[in-house]
Amino acid sequence: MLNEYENNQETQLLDEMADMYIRVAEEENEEPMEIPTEDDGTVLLSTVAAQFPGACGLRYRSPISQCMRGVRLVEGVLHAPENGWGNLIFVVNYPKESADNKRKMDEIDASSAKMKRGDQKTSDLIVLGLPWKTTEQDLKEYFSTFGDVIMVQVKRDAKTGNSKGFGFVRFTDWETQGKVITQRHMIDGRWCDCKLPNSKQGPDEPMRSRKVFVGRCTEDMTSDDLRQFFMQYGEVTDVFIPKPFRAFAFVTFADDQIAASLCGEDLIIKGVSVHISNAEPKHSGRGHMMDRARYGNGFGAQAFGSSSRTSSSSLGNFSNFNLNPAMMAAAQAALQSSWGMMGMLAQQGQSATPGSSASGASSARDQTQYSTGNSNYSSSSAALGWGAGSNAAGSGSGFNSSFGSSMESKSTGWGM
DNA sequence: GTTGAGCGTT
Repeated sequence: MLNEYENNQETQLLDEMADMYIRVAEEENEEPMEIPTEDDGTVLLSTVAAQFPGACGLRYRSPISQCMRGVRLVEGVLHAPENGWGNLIFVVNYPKESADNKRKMDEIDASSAKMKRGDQKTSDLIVLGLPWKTTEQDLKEYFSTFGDVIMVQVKRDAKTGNSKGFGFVRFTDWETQGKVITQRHMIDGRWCDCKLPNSKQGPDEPMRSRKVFVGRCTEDMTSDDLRQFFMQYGEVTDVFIPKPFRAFAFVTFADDQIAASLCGEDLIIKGVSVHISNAEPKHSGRGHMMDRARYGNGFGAQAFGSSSRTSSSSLGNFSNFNLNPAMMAAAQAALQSSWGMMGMLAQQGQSATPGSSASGASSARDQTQYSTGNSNYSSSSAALGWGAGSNAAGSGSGFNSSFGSSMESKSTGWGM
């Protein structure tokens, strides 16, 4: 196979690739952003997606054939072309599938909604998971990297003055708020989530859930695995795996239609068939099995009434598009196949222990801040280092308008 | 083994 010469070449190549960046852009002739490679010269899809939310792959123009070529993607890892990444510009791929049509409609929807409504008002966002030590000044500094900050608060115990571990932030721009909501935040060494607070979620807002329930999970599915898998359908904004292991998980998408379209499906993840259904609202009554019958075909969307402006229009489109199960199944089967195969083949997940490190990437709190006092939990924070963490300090410059539009089609409805 | 934490002394 490889003679010694080639072998040397190869190792040399690897050496050169360590600590390298590749150039990635939304379009061929747009200004590229540098994305870090891994030590072995590969690039994680999650790293790309951290800068280009929703990305599902890369392509580039071959200098030889002048044709666009796809970058090899295996288990969430992008592999360099034959001659290395070089100075080529890599262009981001986004999920196509039937969402292609839907997305176009979405954009039309969104832009017309925008016309009508003009600039949307921002609202306070709750910041969950703050380290005890984080101050308002810290928050201000951190969030200012996204845009203009109107106010920050850290909620404290009135008597002791100790932080309660959460706070609030408000931005000037709706766009900024949108970006902040859709990603996780590393603040003073902990991952934090920003959401619309409960008080801001219209109680009468019909439930257009962007979250799906993933049943029959196995213990070796990390939240990173789930994120990588589900991002082929659309931007994933949250993955939750209850601890201890309970054989299910929740995946939240940026787009409720994506979530709805997956409900009822059996998908293959890491060679295991999981079942997707709609996530029930958190604190609701127990009889969900009965309700399920009402939801009928499993396409949750129809079950959710629509009494509000934006949702009614988008839902209308949704059903007009006639997403019959057969269509969906076909589309999904096509998309799924690659993963299904790969799931069977490569079981060498990058994650070690399912327990701690795995769910670190989910929104679950593995921290034991309080009772443990100062006992060091450095292992838990170390475990959080997954690719898409997108160390948000990187000044939100990478934000990309194609997604802004789909976000703006959302009403201020659902915090996740 | 199929339904998840935590929400604001204005």
